Amino acid sequence: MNMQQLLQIVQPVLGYPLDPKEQIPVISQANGPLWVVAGPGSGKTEALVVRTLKLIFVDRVSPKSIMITTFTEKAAKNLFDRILNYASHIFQNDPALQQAIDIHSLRIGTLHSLCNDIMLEYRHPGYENYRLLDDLEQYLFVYEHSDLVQDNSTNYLPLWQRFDYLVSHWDYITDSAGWGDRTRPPNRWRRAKAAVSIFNRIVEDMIDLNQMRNQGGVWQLLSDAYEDYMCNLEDHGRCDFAHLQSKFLEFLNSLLGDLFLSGDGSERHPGITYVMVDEYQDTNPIQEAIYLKLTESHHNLCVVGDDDQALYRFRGGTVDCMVTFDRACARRWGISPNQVTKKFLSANYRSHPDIVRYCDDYIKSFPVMGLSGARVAGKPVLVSKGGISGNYPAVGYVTGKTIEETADNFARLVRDLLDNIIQLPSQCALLMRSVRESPRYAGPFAEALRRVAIQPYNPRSRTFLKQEEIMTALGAFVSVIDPNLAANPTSAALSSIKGPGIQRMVEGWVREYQRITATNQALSNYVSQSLAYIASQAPNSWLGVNILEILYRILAHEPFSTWENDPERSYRLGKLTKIFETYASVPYPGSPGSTRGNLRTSNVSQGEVSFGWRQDFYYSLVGLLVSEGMSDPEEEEIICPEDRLPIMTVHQAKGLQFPFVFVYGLNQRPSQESSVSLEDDLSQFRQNPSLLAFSQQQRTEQDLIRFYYVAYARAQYVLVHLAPQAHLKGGFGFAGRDVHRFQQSVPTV
DNA sequence: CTGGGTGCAGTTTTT
DNA sequence: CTGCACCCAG
Repeated sequence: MNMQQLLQIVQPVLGYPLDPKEQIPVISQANGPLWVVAGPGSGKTEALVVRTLKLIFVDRVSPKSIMITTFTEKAAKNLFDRILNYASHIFQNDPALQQAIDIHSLRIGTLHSLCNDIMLEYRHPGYENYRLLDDLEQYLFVYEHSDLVQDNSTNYLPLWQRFDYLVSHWDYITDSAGWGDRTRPPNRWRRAKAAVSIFNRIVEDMIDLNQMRNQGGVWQLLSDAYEDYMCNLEDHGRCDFAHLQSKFLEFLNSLLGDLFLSGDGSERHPGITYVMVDEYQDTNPIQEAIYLKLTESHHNLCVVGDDDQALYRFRGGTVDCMVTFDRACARRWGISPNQVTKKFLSANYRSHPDIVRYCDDYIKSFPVMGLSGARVAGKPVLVSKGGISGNYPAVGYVTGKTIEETADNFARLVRDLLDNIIQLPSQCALLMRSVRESPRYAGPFAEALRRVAIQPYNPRSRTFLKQEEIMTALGAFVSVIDPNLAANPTSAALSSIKGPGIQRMVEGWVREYQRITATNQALSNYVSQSLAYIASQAPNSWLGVNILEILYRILAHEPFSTWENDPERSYRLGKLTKIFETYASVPYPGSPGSTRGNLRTSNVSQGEVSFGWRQDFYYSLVGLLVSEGMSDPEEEEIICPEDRLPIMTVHQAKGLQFPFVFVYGLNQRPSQESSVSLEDDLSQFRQNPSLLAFSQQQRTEQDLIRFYYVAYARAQYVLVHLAPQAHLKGGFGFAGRDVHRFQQSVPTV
């Protein structure tokens, strides 16, 4: 098959021709480093898909020799589905190919999943019999095993003073008063959370530990604490997401890794000959090192991304990798930066020309984005090439005296749209910083929509822990492990719970449980029996029950058996079970073989579950649930039911598009992010220092500007700012640009 | 329309 | 503790 024949099959499925100046060159250039700088809605993923097809069907590269990574599981699945869809058309056209080519052997996924799969496939000795920790498990593991968390003394005080920015925000929210000048360490779960951020960052930014230790003081304390954590992981056979990547890099540098990379001519080990990376703007330094190592011998590395849409610094992503890709290749491979082919995808097929222009003007209007290194050099203006046109105001705002009034005007505008122009609420989207339904965030907007009979869809509103079935299950559980609480919920303070937030939460669960059991004796009987059983056991002995079993038994009673018939409730209870499973899997320090799932009786108060176990449960697990909130589980396939109006965070909306986009929260000022500070603090110890040198304030501003840019670029037909009077004055999202003011009804589209 | 005073509520995201 | 949203005086 040649390129012409491939395009003849692909283009009818795609529905529009691939751009001969922009997309085709990206598809056809196979060899050497390729740096694709793509604007929003420019068909970058499509270019990557067709490039893959071209390598497989035209160049006849073995699919097993091609690696394609993206940022999320969802995006990876989407990418593979598209490839499969095209492949099926190609196979229909030439059935013989189906026998010859195993498309499923493509190495496609998130970098993390590929690291895991490949090391298992090759039985890398450094990655055998490890349990991979997800974020909750990592947090719980650190909580139990890190000296930084376990040591309550003032030993680590200087370190906590140094990293105050990682914990102080939470102090103010969950304590009635903060520690002020920090004369005591923060509480345990805050220490655990901060420790996780620091440990992950040390690995992902490839910090030189010796260099850090030699700095002395808090840096030495930190190096020791990190090494202690790493040893604990090894001792217990655990691996976190960050170390998954460092282990993979080790693997690549081993003999086995060489077999994987170079192959041996067999079908089983064809070697890796092409690597493609989507969403490269969110890559971190260790991932950059992995990609450059993977392609060290042939340089066939193609990265695709939009430096203006970097959103994941909190996760270690640094846009520097995208902006300085040519120099990074040069530094690592010893080539010249201009041997890296740079291609721009600047056509926008998504939005009305006015929206395209608005986005372009927006990002360029900030001096901080014009500084050298803020964006990829030479980035051209976005050019609108979509089919959407028409002479109507495509960008504007809705205002009101207060948030409530603004929300009302917004709801009326949507009502009017539905009555006259659009068919479904899901053709709109409301994007905001936080989707919690509180008075400052999504609350007024959700209510205003309901008043005009439009149902919002807001699965991430963090109401999981407030759901009847979850509260009842947890209420029953804590009643079993904490008899004081069962007898009198307000005695929470006496039951080893000190944090007021945790106290309130637990008290609410028990009350809900008691309300439900007023008419469901079977469940309360089970709880009484369990309490009696525990009371009959000798002090300081292991109970023969796992907390997961207790939860299962609770769920076997009414009203849960009835609730399980409701898919939404059943789904949520499944998530609760998963959380318990995770907690139960955390190894118990000091008692080999046992885990947090095993209960022990107290050696002090006869007939109770150990005080220490309870305290750890409340502080580590409940503390985290309370502080983070929990969201409902989401169906993977569903973006939004079509008869609802989605309320989303900008991160959620990334990669999606909607005909009508409403954005709230334009008054936001850049406020110092802890991830920016941490990045800066550790930068002096990096093995591959960043090639850029923006100040913390500059990076913070750039991040905020990019954040809004991503939101605005979601809109296809109309982009509407939701701005109460006070917001119109300034802020980074709007800055008084001259746009149309939408009243309660829209002009004809 | 501006600005100071008061009162209240309290991020987000992923492997 | 901050920072905002809102109110009211000027």
